[in-house]
Amino acid sequence: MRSIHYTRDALVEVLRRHDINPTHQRIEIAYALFSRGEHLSADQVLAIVNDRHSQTSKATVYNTLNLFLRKKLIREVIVDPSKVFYDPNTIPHHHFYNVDTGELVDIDAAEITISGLPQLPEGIVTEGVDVIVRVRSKAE
Amino acid sequence: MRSIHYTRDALVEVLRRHDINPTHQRIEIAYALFSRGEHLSADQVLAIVNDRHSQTSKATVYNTLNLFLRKKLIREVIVDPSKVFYDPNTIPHHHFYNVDTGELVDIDAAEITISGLPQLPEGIVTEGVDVIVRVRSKAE
DNA sequence: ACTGAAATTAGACACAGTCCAGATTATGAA
DNA sequence: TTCATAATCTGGACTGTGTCTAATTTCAGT
Repeated sequence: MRSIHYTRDALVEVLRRHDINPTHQRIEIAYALFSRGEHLSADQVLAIVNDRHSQTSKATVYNTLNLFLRKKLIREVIVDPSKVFYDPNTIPHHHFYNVDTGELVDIDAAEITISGLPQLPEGIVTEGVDVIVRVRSKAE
Repeated sequence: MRSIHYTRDALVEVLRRHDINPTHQRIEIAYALFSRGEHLSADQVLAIVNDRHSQTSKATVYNTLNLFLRKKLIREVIVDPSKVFYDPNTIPHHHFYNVDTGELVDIDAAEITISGLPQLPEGIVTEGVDVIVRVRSKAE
């Protein structure tokens, strides 16, 4: 998906640029997301972070993910009714979502074009456009 | 949104056509959705149905909504991380979602065109394409 | 080292949705 | 009508995600 090697030092810089005080826990959580470049649920982040090094509480994981969201360091992907996925890729893109396997794959936004969207009423601003292509492993 | 008057009798027919045994509770739940033509959460359906007539349990509302989904009588709209909305409109369409107000508005799929979607791998079939335009009430 | 602000924590809590075992209702044969 | 059977519905316990709170820890600046 992405093979950039994120050192923790590099992530400290990224956090600072996003106006986030780089604490131990925040660095570990960022590392979990960015070193893999995968879509992870809060649950998965918690498990990964507590596998190595320091213990991090559930509350901190949720607080931190929401902080990262607010600071636009990561995005949230809402495809599964039961949990949110967090996406370290903030380049505009969309998703394939395999309903059977839960697999979530990026689609570069540059590749696709959406035309004919209705005009927005006055005072309403677009925040973002999400395209989700729900797929399944053939058969039925 | 839609001003067709659904009688309960008409809904019985709709249920039958979708291979659903039309019980009291199922008719009331269908009526709640189709008479309003709005996106409702399970919670809202439960409240509406129990406002009038017979008592219907939470379990039945969830069972029934999932049955309707399986039988493709309704669709689910996943935009809010905390709850699913059920949509009686099964004509292909997309959504505006106001992040501030929670308001959900239809966009006719016929109006818009999406081009450039990547080829799917062998053995993978498209289930549906959801476009969600997230909007907010200006300012920031 | 001392102090206040920021961050983290455990655990209680809220709430959507599921599960289960028992009660109710519908169906249909005799 | 009566009985047997299957389908449906039910309350309530339960699960899992995410939030809240009050107390503790960490950290920056003096």
